Amino acid sequence: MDETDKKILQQLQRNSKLTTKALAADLGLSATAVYERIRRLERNGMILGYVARIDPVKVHLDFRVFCQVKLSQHVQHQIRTFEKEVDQLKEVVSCYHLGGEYDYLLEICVRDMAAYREFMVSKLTLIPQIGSTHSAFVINTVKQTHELPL
Amino acid sequence: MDETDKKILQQLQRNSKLTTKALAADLGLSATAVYERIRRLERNGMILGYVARIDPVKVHLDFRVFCQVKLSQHVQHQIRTFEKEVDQLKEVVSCYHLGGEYDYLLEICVRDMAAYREFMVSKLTLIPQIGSTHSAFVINTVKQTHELPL
DNA sequence: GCTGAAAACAAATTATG
DNA sequence: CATAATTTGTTTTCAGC
Repeated sequence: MDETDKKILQQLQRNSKLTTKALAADLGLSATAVYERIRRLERNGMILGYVARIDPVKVHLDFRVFCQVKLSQHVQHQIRTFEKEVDQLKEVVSCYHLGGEYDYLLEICVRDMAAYREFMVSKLTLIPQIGSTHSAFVINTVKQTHELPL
Repeated sequence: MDETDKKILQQLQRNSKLTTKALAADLGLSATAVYERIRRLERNGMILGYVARIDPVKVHLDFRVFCQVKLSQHVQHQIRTFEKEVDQLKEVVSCYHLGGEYDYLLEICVRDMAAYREFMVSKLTLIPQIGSTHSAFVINTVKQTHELPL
């Protein structure tokens, strides 16, 4: 991972449709060199894959909620079960085990408040390991990026 | 946006390297039909772009922190200034204005605790609008996806 | 909005220095 | 790591339904 690799990753995490030729011109290298570097970054597992970014507003999935969860008990199999359940809920776009008062922070993405209510009532709170929850609603998204600060 | 478009978006947000041919076979359409649908989804703004996903562990940027921020005052120009400042910090991968006790939730991505300390001391807390902060460290990432639950 | 075919282009491989 | 030639496959355009 030298500076050239870093520049390639920076560009590709912004726009993966860049051609090797365009990247090569930008970096002052040949297309083959850039091609080989990208393949190596893929084989290394540095590049996990390529995905399309979809506008949440345009597809009416722009109601976002952060839900903190406290477990009722903290024995290992309870933790595992909870995590497995959460992983299967497609509305949960991320779930972190945190230090602090609450155990987990869940980021939830739904259509609107009615959908969130439905999600809570008929999905999340059905998980028996949950002790208590606290929901915080997103009023405005100031910044949101997948780009790592390389 | 019919069911076919939805299926195309579902696939592309998982793997944007899928060829129109492969998608067409999956959907029982011709490659051209799929091609035209994708172009329309792009022109519509439903597809914002295509990006590479990078492994945070492999590039040593796997120390994640959620930092809640309370502003000292809430006049409009203070809010705008704060948001503009935060937007320029590359370590901040997301920033949400939330309802509840704290005003903002910042998701921060750095190398390690030392880097986080450095970020707080010489970047975040230099923003004068900040009243107080509370940091919660990620112990374990249970789930993390960019995929919207279409 | 779809199909099938043709043209244009980029990716991927190989050879050579 | 560069250049060049080649093959393979995909993207894009087009005529026609």
